[in-house]
Amino acid sequence: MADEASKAYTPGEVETKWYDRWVEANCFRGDEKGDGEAYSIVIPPPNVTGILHLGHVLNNTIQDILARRARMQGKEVLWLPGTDHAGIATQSKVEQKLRKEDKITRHDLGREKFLEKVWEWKEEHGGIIIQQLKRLGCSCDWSRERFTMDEDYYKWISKIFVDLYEEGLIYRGKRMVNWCPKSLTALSDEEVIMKPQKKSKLYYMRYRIAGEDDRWVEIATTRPETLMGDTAIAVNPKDERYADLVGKKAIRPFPEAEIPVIADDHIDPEFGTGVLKVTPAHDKNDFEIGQKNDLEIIDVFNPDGTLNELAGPDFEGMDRFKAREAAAEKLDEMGQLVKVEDYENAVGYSERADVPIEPRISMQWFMKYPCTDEAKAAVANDEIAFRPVHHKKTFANWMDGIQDWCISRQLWWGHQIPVWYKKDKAEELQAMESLSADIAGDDIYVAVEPPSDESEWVRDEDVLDTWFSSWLWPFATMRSCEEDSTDTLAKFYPTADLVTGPDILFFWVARMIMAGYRWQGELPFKNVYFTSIVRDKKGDKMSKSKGNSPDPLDLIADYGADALRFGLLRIAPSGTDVKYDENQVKEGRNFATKLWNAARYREMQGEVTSDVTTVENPSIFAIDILAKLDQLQKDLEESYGEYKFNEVAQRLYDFFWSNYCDWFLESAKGDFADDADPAAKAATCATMDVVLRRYLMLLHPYMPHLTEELWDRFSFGEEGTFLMNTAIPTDSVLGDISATDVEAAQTQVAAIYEAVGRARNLKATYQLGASKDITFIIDPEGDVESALEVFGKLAGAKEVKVEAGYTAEKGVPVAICSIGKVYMPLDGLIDVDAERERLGKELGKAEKELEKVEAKLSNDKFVNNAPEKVIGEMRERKEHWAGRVDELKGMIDGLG
RNA sequence: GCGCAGGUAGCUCAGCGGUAGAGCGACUGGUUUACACCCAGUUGGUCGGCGGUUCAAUCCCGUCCCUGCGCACCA
Repeated sequence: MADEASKAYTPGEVETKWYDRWVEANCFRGDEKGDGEAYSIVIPPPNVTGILHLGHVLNNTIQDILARRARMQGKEVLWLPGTDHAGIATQSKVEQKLRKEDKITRHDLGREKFLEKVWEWKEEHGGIIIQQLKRLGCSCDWSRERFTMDEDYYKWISKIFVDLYEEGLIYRGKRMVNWCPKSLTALSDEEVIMKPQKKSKLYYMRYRIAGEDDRWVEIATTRPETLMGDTAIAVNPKDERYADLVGKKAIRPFPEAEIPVIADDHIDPEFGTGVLKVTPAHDKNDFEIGQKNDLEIIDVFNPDGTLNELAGPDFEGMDRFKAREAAAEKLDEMGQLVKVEDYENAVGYSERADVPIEPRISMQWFMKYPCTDEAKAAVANDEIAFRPVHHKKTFANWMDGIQDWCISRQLWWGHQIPVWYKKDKAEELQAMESLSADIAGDDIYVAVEPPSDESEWVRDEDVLDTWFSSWLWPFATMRSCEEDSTDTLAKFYPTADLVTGPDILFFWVARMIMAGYRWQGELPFKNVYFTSIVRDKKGDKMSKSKGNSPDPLDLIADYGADALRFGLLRIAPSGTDVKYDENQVKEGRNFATKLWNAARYREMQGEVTSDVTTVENPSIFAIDILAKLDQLQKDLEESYGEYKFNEVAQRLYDFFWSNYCDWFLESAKGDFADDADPAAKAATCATMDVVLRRYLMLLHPYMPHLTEELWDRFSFGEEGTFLMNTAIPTDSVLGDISATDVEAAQTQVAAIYEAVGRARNLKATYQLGASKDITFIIDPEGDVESALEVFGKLAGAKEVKVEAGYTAEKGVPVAICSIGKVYMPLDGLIDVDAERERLGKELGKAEKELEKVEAKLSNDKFVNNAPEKVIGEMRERKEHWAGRVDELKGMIDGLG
C-alpha cells in the first residue's frame, strides 16, 4: 500500500498522471482485429477553431461514459475523434488576424498564400480543443484522429460531389439564396435563424398612377430601401378596391420609372393596404411573383449590403439600414410618405455572423438529397432510435418538407468544388442560368482528380459547405474512398451510439443518415442520444458574448475533471435543458473527497485484502450493504439501458454517501475498537474491500481518474493492468448467502436504522443532539439483543437497556418503532409540557392519516370497486394508524 | 399560426392512477478517533388554472394560461 493518504484529495496531479499512463499503455486503442464485440462512437467533430465549453463537456463526458462502460463490459471499443475545418469560422478568424496585424485582406494575398496562412493558423491553434478533451479524461483513440481537411477526407468530398453530379442530384442554378453580407457567401436555409424584431417599422408610402390626375396608391413596406429595385406593384386579383388599376402603370418615385400594376394571388388584401411593392431581386416571394409575371430584376445592392449605382447617386455606397432611413426621409420630402407605424416581424439572421441575411439572386450549386426514403423509414421504425423520442417527429417534419441544399460557399477555406470549365468557354458556362451534367457535356470536367491538361481549364472557385463534409464522418473516417472496405470499417461500422445536441439534428444527424445509406448502404449509427443544452442559472443559453459561460478548464483546475464530469452529469436530465450552477461541480468535488476519505478510512484499519470477492461470516449490516450493492448494480443496468445518465449518477451517489458511509461504516465502527472481536473486525474489513472493489468499478465511467487511483492504491488489479480495462463481474457480491438470510438481515437492519432515526429525533427535540450521556430503554418487540450495540452507537447513547413491559415515569419521551418502544428517560430533565406538545404534534399527524383512510373505507363505492389488494392495504393502514393514535393518546394521558 | 417539450418544496429535478420524494439551500445542534469539501436533526408542497373520466387523479382526457424549442411566416 502507498503512503498514508492526505486528508484532502488533490485531483490535479492524480488526473494527469493516470491520463498519461492510459495513453502510454495504449488503453484507448480500438483494435480492429480485437475479439470482443465491437462498440463504436464517432465524436461530433468540434470546430477546429473552438475552445471547450460546457456543452462539449456534457456531450463528451457522456460519450466517455459509454465508451468506458463498454470496455468494462469486455467490448472492443473505438471512440474515434477528430475536428472539423469550420469554413466560415476559421476563415473569418484568419482574415481578422490579417486585418489586425498586417492590415491586409485575403485578396491581397491571393488564394494560395491565404490558404497557407490558414494552415499555419490551424497548426498553431487547432489542437487546443483536443488537448482540452484529453484533460477532461476522454478515452478517444487518438491514433485515429481525423480532420475534415485531411487528404483522404478531401478526396471523399470530391468523390461524393462527383457521384451526385453524375446522378443528377447536384446542379448549378441562379436562384434566390440566403446571402450573408458580412461573410460574403451564400448560406443554406439551416444556417439562417429567424429572430423577432420588436422595433421594426412599417412604412406607408404612396405611388402615383401614371396617366391619371392625382391618383395615388398606398403601399405598406418594412423595407423602403429596396424600392429602387421595384419593378411592379401587385394587388390581389379579387380585391375590388384596386381592380381597375391592374394593367395600368405606377410611378416609382426614385429612380423615377413607370412600373406595371399586376394581380397576383400571393397578395393578402388584409395586410397593410393590400398593395405590395414587388422587388424581385430582394425578396423570395417577390422573386417568384417576378418569375410568374416576367418582371425585370433590378439588384440595387452590393454583396456587402451597401447600395449600388442602380439605387441612384443619393444612395450609392450607403449601408442598407442607413438607406432605409434615407429612403423614408426622401419619400417624406417628396410628400409620398404617408405614415410610419411600429411593427414587429421576424428577420433571418446569419447563424455565424449574426447579421440579417439578404435574400439575393446568385449562381450557386444545389443538391437534392439522396436516400431520403431510407432515412425516413429508418428513424420512423426505430432502426435508428432517437432519444428522447420526440425528436423523431421533428426529424420527420423536416424530411417531409426537405428543400434542395445550397452547398456552394464563396470562401477559400474548405473543399474546393471539383468542377473545371473549358478555358475558352468558362465565362459563358459560368454565366449560364442552369447547369447540370446533361447540359454541360464535354465543356465541363467533374472529377476527383484535376484534368490532365489542367492549364486548359478553369476551376470553379467556390468551396463546399462545411456540413457537406461532416455528413460523411461516420464512414469516411474509417476508410478512404479508394478502398472498398477496411478492417476498421468491417469491425466498427455501423457505429453504436451518436451523442450530439438537438440543435444539429438537421445540419448533421439527418444528413449523416442519408449519406450512410447512399455510400455505405446502411445506417451510420443505431442510437442517437440528444444531449441537453446547458444554460445558466437564469435559463439563458450559454454564449461567449453573454459571458455567462465558465471556462471548463478553470473548473477542472479548481475542482478536478472527475468533479466536473460527475457534477454536470448528475443534473443533466434527458429531454430538457440543464441549468448549470457551479455548486453542482462543487458537489462533484465533495463527492470525490468523500470517496477519497472513505478509502483512507479503510487504509487506516490495516492491510487491504486485494483479491477478496466475498465475505466470510458477514454481520447483518454487512449482508445489508452487500445486498444494496447488488441492487445498485442492477439499478445502474436499468438506468444505463434508458440512457438516464443523471439517474446513474444519483444512484452511485446515494449508495455510497448514504448507504455505505452514513449507515454501514457508522454501524461498523464498533468493530474497530481496541477490545473488539478480531473476527468481526476482519469480516468488516473484508466487507469494505468487497464493496470498494466493486463500487470503484461501477463508478469508474463517471470518475475515471480517482477510481483508477484508488484501484491502484488498494492493488485491486493485477500488476500492469488498469481498472479502465477490467471487466465488471456480473455475479453477486453476496456469495452463497441464501435469499432468506439476506431478506431477514435486511429487514432487521432496516428496523434498527429506523429506530436510530427516531432516537436521534428524540434527542434533537430535547436539544440533546450532541450528548452521549443518554440512556435508552427499549420495551422490545421480539429479539433485539443483537441490535443493541449498533443502535447505541448510531443513536449516540451511553447505554441501552432492554426491559420488557417497561413502564415509564410520567412524561418520559418515547418513540414507537418496529423494534419496540424506545424510551429516553431524562433524569431531572423531564419537560412534561414539551413532551405533551411533541406527542400532540405526532398525534395530529396520525389522526389526519387515520381520517383519510377511514374516509376511504367508509365509502361504499371504494369498497365495491377498488381491487382487493388496495382495500387490504387500506385496512392495514387503518389498523396501523388507529393503533398509533391509541398509543399516543395513552401517552398524553399519562402525562397528566 | 402549426408542431414538440415542460410548468411538483426557496433552487435543480425524480415520481406519472392507490400514504407527495431526493439533492442542494435555509434553520437548529455538533471537533462522535475517514471526511467541516463533514455529521445529526428540523423546516418547507391547494404537484400552473379550470373542467371532465374514475371508487380514487400530481399521474388519464379536454381546455386555458405561462416558459423553452422546432417549423412556417403578411410585404
